[in-house]
Amino acid sequence: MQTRWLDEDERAAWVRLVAVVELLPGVLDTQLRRDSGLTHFEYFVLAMLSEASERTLRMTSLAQLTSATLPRLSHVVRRLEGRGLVHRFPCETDKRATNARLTGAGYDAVVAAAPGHVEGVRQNVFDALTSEQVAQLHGIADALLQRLDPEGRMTALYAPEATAGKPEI
Amino acid sequence: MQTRWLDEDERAAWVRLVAVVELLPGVLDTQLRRDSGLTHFEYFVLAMLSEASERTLRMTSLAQLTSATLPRLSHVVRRLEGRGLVHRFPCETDKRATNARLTGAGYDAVVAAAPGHVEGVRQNVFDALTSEQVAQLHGIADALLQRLDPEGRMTALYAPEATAGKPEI
DNA sequence: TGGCGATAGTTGTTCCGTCAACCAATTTGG
DNA sequence: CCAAATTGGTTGACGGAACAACTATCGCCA
Repeated sequence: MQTRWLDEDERAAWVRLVAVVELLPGVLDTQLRRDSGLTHFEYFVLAMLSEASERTLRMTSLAQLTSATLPRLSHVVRRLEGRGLVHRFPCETDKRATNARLTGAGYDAVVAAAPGHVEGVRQNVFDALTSEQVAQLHGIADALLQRLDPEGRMTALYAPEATAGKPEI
Repeated sequence: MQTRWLDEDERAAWVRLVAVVELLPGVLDTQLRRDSGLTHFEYFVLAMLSEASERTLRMTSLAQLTSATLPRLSHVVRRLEGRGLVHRFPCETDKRATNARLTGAGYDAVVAAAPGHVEGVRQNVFDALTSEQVAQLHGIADALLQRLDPEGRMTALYAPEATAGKPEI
């Protein structure tokens, strides 16, 4: 099959997107690790739990929300449980399933980490963008996620309702 | 200090950007590993070398172009050298420095991997975007990189000139 | 010219993610 | 109603990445 190479505009956009995707996780991770002793993924897991009802989610749901594989999530939650931030217990109605619940210490950790993290996100992302660009970014990311995550699992919690007054992502 | 929380529009854009940043590297890696036995980072390293003059770069320059730390690059290049894709040799003029040169087999590997990779990029990214969104993405990524990579090291090779007819990124 | 700080790379340790294999519970189809 | 397939989750082995410590060379300046 004949390769459809990227044209000049696409190539320029692509090089910059790769750079962002390569650099952004490191920036987020560095700030959170330094200030809170959490990786960005660990923080994201705790934040998802903090916003769930009963601060509890099944492992499978949590994996979908964080776009993690089940083995990865299992390892991470085991470590978080060892640090007393999460508690695991079997589901009553389906004995195959495991529920993960945020502990009090886990909730405190999210609440303590959130302001610094949001400040980092603001400095590195939103302070650099106009409000028009924020809207464009929303549209572009939505379009990409239709390919990368067709079922929209990662953003399921955010589709319908606003989430004011909760710890930020 | 009072935390400047994200407003609703920022939060919506942010959740989606995190999802993209989390999912995109995995998609690229999976395709390249399956079809070419290379990680995306390894492919990127080889591609940078293939576009350099003499297909040769100093380790430090290569690290900047790929936004890698020197230790990470050193490990990767050692493995690539073990597979015969790259050759390392000391710099004549500065005996501290090491040059990395793409071998013939390395060049063949990049050329063989490029079409499948570009096809994956097209399917997962550009086929989902309008040409207007591609231009917006360019602008947004540029704005973010001013914070994430102030010196513009990662995109240094692409700033001035077009690069037609070379293996794609 | 000789000594000190800066620069260029490598090596080793430790941690995290992926993959494959595995077990347990549940659903489905004959 | 029982066997087979599917789902839910954990574990262990392996490979890659970050970080720190180390060696070697260079440039500067007294």
